[in-house]
Amino acid sequence: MSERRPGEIPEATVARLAVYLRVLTGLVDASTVTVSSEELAAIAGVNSAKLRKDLSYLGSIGTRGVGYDVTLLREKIASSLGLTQRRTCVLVGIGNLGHALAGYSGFSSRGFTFVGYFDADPGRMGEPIADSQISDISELESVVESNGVSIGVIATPAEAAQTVCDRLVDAGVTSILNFAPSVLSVPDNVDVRKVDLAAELQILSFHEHRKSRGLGDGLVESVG
Amino acid sequence: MSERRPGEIPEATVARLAVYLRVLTGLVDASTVTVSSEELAAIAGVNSAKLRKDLSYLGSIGTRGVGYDVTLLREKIASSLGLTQRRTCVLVGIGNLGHALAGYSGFSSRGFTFVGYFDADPGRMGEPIADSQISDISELESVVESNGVSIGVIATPAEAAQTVCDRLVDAGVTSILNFAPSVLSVPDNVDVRKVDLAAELQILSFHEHRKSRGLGDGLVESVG
DNA sequence: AACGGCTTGTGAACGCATGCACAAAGTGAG
DNA sequence: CTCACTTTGTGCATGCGTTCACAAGCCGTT
Repeated sequence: MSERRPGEIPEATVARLAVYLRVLTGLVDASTVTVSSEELAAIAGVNSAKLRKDLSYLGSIGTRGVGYDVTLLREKIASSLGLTQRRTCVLVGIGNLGHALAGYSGFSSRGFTFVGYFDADPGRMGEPIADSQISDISELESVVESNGVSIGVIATPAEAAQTVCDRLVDAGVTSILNFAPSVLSVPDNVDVRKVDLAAELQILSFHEHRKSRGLGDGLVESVG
Repeated sequence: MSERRPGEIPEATVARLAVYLRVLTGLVDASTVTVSSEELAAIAGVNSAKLRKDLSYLGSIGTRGVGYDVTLLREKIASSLGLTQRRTCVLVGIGNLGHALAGYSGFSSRGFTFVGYFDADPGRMGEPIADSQISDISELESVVESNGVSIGVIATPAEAAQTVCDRLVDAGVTSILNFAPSVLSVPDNVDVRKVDLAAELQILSFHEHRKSRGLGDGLVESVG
């Protein structure tokens, strides 16, 4: 029944668009002009029907009998994801992970500019990081406000995460990427995505456990 | 219709069990004895009905009218996730991210032991990392085999990821956590989980984009 | 200009996940 | 023992996501 309004792209599709975008960038670099849904799906590791349905949310981009124009498709996806404008971000919590994130080239190459790196330890203020330096957490609000920062990345210990989150939101940040192992509560208009490293390993552990128990197919378990 | 066999826990539930486990560990530390589904759900940031359904896959653990015994529940979840035995892991690719992962205390505190850190650059062999040192990639197979490693973590550049993955699988690894921005192909019996940092930001970018366009509720869009 | 061969875009069916709402089951007071 | 109260466990309905299968549409050839 629920007619999806134009521009309403399902969450699951959005996540895959980012993957397609990366694959397409690779194809552009390889000077590929055209690609079929079958080929693209194979590279991206998905079913071709799913890929076509995903792309159909962006409008009719392909040419029947031919495929998709690689450059055009890439631009369409980038524009749907709002990647035509650079987005400014701040990173809070410069521990091991924070350093790694600051040094990750994939962010800046994909249109994200970090305008501030913050840590609660005053002793670390001024310490060089990426091509900038660590600022004290007290400057968080002013940097966010003066740069119109829309995305905040939290890489603090769990205890500090909610406080930092509240300060980011109060300062005007409307999207948060959380690496701290804690559940954040935010107003409705703020989006949060969480990356939980330990949870990832635990999920794999579950599958290991399952494999080592249930060896075989139609197993003994069929007891009345 | 499809009667789910005992022990068959849905994927979405498994992911949440890891969250519940963390919350419960916090409650144990706070000497909490009993918790209701309502309370636990609030802390974990989920709906209480969903939480009860999740837990019901582990059997009947709670006491009606009372709630769940915190310690018992935690043990049940840990055992379902296969966390009663320590699991051995290797980490391949010691760049910025690799270093951060090696230094992340959350892994070892949750039952994961890293028995090898590998990098392709021979010049870095012997360099200290965590409480161990970097090994050359050529030793990968022998370490995996002699330690019965079941989980491999890949933090290499995208170009190297598939090759490393193949070597891990050949050596006997059956679960892979991939931080490289590339799609891995593996045999059916191997599980892969992917963490794509740039994709996470792009997904947030999409929501920012959406928010800045579609301000307001029942909007103008209703054109015939 | 008509036809055969491809490939897209999508209606429809299916399956998994979520959330409601309530019966089942335990506790404690009187 | 009985009753009122609490909280679990779950049947059912709903909605979202995936997959199939095919009509619609484009291209090159004859």
